[in-house]
Amino acid sequence: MPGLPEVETVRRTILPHVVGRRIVRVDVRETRLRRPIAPDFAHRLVGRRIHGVARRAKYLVLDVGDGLLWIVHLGMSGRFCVGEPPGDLPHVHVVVDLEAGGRLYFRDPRRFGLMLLARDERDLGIVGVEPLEAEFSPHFLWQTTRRHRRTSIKSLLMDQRRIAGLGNIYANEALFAAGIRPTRRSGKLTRAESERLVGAVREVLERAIASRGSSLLDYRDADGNEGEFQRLLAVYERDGEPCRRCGEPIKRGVTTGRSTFYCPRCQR
DNA sequence: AACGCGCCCTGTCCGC
DNA sequence: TGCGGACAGGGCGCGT
Repeated sequence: MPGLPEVETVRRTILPHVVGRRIVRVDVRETRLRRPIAPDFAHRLVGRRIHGVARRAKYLVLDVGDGLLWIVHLGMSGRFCVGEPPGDLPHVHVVVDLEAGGRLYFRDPRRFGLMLLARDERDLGIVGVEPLEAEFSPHFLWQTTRRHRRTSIKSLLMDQRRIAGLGNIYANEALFAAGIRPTRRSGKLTRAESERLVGAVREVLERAIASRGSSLLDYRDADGNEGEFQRLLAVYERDGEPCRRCGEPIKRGVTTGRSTFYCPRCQR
């Protein structure tokens, strides 16, 4: 469910509730996530203080001191919430009590999420560049398209080994904003288009973060609030509806197994 | 090597 | 109303 803007929104929402607080109890109710939660997870976390909350790609990285990192990934259906989970709420896999009555819980019906402790975020094996950092430059993108000429530009944008954090919604939206058809072979991108696309990715992500993410089915931030960006989506899940720019009906297709939306007139 | 596909899992929606 | 199938925002392992 959550893409980079949603994860960034969750990071900002939990921050004031957790920073500086000590973890007093960890209740692991279900270990079977994408990878099993380690048997010593709770034991290692209890008693530690949360010093900060960072984000790397779509991963939340909580600094719990002594170089130890508490890593949380929300997968497709994960939520990381502040407060008491309703007693009858299913799929609440982890509950963390903080000192002075604060509480966090992790809920993930599909169990594609991840919860682990690591010494180094490099243990996650994320090698792609952050799309909101300077390293994601027009030159970088153009060079990447020259190394992977045959794949579609949308697959390349979503390949976490190259660019880490861009998911299906925002790849579609950025390609619309840049006027590039998602199925275009990467090798056919011009330098000018690479530059436009980098700008479009940045702008789309920043606008989505400013709107606190997109709530399509059931995304909520850690305080339970919906995002607003779904109302501003130009193409995602708008197949058959008129393009906001030219009025042409938005088309839907499938690229490398994922739904792809584009305007046949604005995107070439 | 690099790419695309299928799978992990539950919930929802749609057509019959 | 019930049921089967398609699909969902992510990521990984495998086969080609």
